[in-house]
Order: sequence, then C-alpha cells, then structure tokens
Amino acid sequence: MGNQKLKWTAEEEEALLAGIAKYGPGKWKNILRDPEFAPSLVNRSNIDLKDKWRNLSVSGPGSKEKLRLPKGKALPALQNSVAPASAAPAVLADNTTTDAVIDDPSNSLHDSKNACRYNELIIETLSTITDSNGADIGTILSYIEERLEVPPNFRRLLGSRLRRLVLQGKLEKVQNNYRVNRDVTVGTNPPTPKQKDVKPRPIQAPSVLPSHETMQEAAMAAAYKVAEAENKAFLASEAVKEAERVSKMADDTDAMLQLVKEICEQCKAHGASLFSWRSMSIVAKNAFCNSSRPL
DNA sequence: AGTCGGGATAGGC
DNA sequence: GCCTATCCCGACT
Repeated sequence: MGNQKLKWTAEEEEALLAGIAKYGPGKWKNILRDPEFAPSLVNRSNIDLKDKWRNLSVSGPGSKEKLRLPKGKALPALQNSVAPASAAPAVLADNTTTDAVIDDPSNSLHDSKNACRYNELIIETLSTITDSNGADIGTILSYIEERLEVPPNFRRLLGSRLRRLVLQGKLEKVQNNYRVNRDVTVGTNPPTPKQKDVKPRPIQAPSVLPSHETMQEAAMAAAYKVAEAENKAFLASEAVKEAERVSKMADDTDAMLQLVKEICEQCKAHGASLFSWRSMSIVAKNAFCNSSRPL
C-alpha cells in the first residue's frame, strides 16, 4: 500500500537489536525514545520495529532457528504457547533441553527467560554424577558452575533447593552427600507440548524432492522443539521468580537470626528479666513475620 | 497510547 | 507465480 518500501539498513537493525537487548521486545516506544537508538531509527515507527522484530523472529540470525511457516499455518502448539509472539524470538535456542541451556552462553542463570529450572538441573546433575554415595554441595556447585554461568548467590540457592528436594523425598541426603532418591519417579519435567498437537503439515508430494519423510520429520522435530523451548522459557521465568523469593527470605531470615543472637548475647550479658525476654520474643516474632512476607 | 496479530502489497526471484 | 519484507489496519489492554 501507499508508501515505498524502505529497506532496513544494518545500522537500523543493529539499533533495534541493541534496543531490544536493553529494554526487551515489545518496548518499541522506549527504544525509539532512547537517545542511543533514536538517531538510527528516525525513519521508523514503533510498528515498524515490531514488524521488523517479527520478521527477524522467523528468519535470519536472530531467529534462533524458529520454524518459518506459511501464512495461516502456524502450528497449534505455537499458537498455544505461553509467550507472546513478540517475546518469542527473544532468546531460546531451539534445542533447549537443559543441555542446550548450558551450551548457549546467552542462557545463563542471570537471564530470567533462560534460567534453568533448578530442581531439574540439580537432579540431572546428580544423575550424571555416578558416584553411588552421591555428591556434596560443593561438588554439585562446581559441576554446575563448569557448565553454566551462575548468579552470585547460587550456592545459597542451591543449598535451599537441595534441602527442599530432600524434604520432598526427591533426593536423599547421606551425611553431607546428596543423591537422587531412586524410589521416586521425579516429576520435575515440565509439561511438554503434546506430540499430537504438532502435526506435520500436509505436503503436496513433489516428485523431485530428495527425501519427503526426512523433511516431515525435520519439520516435526523443529516445531516440537520450538514449542518446548517456549514452554521452558515460561517455566524458567517462574522458577527464577520463586528462587528470588526464596533467596530474599533466606537473607531476611539470616538477618533476623543474627539480630536474635545479638539480643540474646546482650540479655545474657545484662541478666535479662522475664519481662525483657518476653518483650524480646515479641519483637523477634514481629520481625520474623515482616521478613517472611511475600515480596 | 502502546502493542499485537492479521492481512495487503511491493519487490525480487 | 511464489516468497519475503514491509506497510497498514483494526482490536485489544
């Protein structure tokens, strides 16, 4: 319609990608307003940015191998995916098993979209460590650190996750070692898209195509992996939220314990009366309630 | 107002 | 004619 098509220049594309890296997909106006990117994008509207990003999502280097499908033939699994289309191209590589998360440097635990599902990661790690006595927290930590970029507080997070998994009966703790509880079928795998939802598109049988079945299989596999990746992205972001909440609670609880210790010391030093002990316990209780409130 | 998804259209092959 | 990239529109929040 109307206007002549204005091809995207490399500079514009770069500015767009940088803007997305800074603000995230969907924040087109923010990107346009940012003085860092605005000069490169003077000829573009927020709609243009959206369209270009959508375009990048189905082809090209930013696509992360997202399957391109003909118009109106999006796979059901993709349609049902939890991430909005604008966010979809963001980040997950196609092969987003835990291994893929590990392989891709962009999939560090810092990134809420790509963060691992900790439980699954821990169990997978313990499954990999074949020692029948399991592994202690340090071993698990180094194993994960070797393969993943982890956040600064990861050790604490790992500790709390391990304790929780032991409580859930998914792991066994033997002395200081943890190992997978073999009696339990671990249900940490996320619900994966049903295979039946990812049907191969009917292909008109061209007489000359080299391998019809191989193409179908490849399409199925790709579609399945994309759906799986998007599903995992959602689960990962939820896991990170939970992890951050737990971590914050742990911090608060530590601070609380420290406070209580100090109060105890002072009370001991000054031979506290029954009254002051009661007052202290009320103060401590209130403080604990505050620290335990959800974020 | 900002964003999204779908559809139309220009342009290249 | 087909495919891709870009533009445009209406709906939604």
